Amino acid sequence: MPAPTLTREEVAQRLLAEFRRSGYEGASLASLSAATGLGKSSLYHYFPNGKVDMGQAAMEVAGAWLQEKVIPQLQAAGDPEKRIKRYFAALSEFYAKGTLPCLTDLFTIGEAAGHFQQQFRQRIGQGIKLIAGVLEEAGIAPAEAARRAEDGLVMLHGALVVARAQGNTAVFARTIKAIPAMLLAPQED
Amino acid sequence: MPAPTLTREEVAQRLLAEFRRSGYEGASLASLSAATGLGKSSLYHYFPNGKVDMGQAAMEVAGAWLQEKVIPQLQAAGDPEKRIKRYFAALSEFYAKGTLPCLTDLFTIGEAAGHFQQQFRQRIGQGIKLIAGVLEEAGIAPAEAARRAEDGLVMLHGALVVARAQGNTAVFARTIKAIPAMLLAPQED
DNA sequence: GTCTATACGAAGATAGAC
DNA sequence: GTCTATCTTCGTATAGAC
Repeated sequence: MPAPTLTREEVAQRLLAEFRRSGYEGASLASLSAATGLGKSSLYHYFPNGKVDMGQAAMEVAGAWLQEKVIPQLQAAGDPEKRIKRYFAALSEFYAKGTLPCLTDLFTIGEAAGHFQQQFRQRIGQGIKLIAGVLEEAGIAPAEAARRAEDGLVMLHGALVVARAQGNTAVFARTIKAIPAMLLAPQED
Repeated sequence: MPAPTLTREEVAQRLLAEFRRSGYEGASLASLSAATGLGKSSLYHYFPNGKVDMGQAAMEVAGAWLQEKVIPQLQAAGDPEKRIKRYFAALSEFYAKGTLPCLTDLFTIGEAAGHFQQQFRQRIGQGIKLIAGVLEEAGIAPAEAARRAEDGLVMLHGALVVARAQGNTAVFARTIKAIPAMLLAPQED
C-alpha cells in the first residue's frame, strides 16, 4: 500500500466536512489535521495561507459540487416542473437531507465574514437568476419569477436552520417538497 | 460619577451583542471583556463557568426580550391579522431589521451545539404553538395552522440567512411583510 | 466587585530534516 | 510531500490585592 496520496481536492473535501461539523472558527488546525489525516505542515504545503486558504478550498469544493450535480438539474431536458423538482432534490442531497448546515452559517459570521461574503452574494445571485429563468419558461413574469426564486432559497435555508434548532429534519423534507409548488403556482395578478 | 455598576442583565445584554457580532466560537474572553467594559476577572465573578455561562446569560436576555416585546403581540387585543403582523414586526426589530444573525446560527454550530440546542427546540416549539393558536382563531384547521406557523418561522430564518449572504436586508423586509398573508390565506383543502 | 498579574494549554504558523 | 520539533500569540481560567 504505497499510501495513495490524496489529491488537493480530496483534502479539500475533508476540510469542508470538518468545517461543516465545527464551523469556521470552531475548526482548529488540529481538528483539520485529524480530519484530513495530514500533519499541520502538510496542510500548509497545500494551503500556504493557513485556515483562510482551507476555507477557500472548502468553498470551492462546495461550488464544484453545486456546479456538477445541482445546477445541471435546471438545465437538463424536461418540463420546468421536473427540472425544478430535481434541482431542489439535488440541493437536499447537498445538505444531506437537512443534517448539514448551510455554508453561509459557517462562513459569514464573525471574522470569517470579511473573507468569504462576496462569494456568497455572487452564488445566491446566480442561483436566483437560474431558477428565475426556468420559472419564466413556465410562463411566470420576470419580476415575479425573481421574487419567487429568492423565496425558494429563503425557504430552503430557513428550513435548514429550523431543522437544526429542532434537532429534526422533518421540516426540511416537507419544505423541499413544498417549494416547487410554490414556485410554479399559477400567477394571479 | 460613582461608576454606576452594571447589573448582571445589562452585562448579559452586551455579551449578547458581542456573540451576535462574532459568533460563539469567535467571541473571545478578550472581546467579551471589551464589549462589557469589565475585566476578565469581573466576568468570572458574574459567570463562574466562563464562556458557557456567558452564552447562557445571552440566551436568557434574548428570551426575556422575546417574552416581553414579541410574544405579547400575539396575545394582545385585536383581530388575528393585526396580532400576527405586530408579532412579526416585533421579531423584525429583534433581528434589527435583518442585520443581526439568528441565535440558532450562533449557538448550534460546533462545540456550542451540545450546550444550547435543547433550548432552541423548546423555543421553536413554543413559537409554533403560539402562532398556530392565533391562526386557529382565524379559522384555520389545527394541523394546517401548525404547518403554516412552522413555515412562517422557516421564512423568517431563511430571509435572515439570505440577507446576510447578500449583504442586503431587502429580502428580509419583503419576507416579513409577506409572512402574515401567507399565514392567513383562505384555506382551500 | 473590580483590578493587575499570571499560569497554562491550545491556537496558528514556521523551520528544517527526511 | 510529509514528518517532528519549535516558536509565538492568543485563549481560558485563576490568584490575590484593593
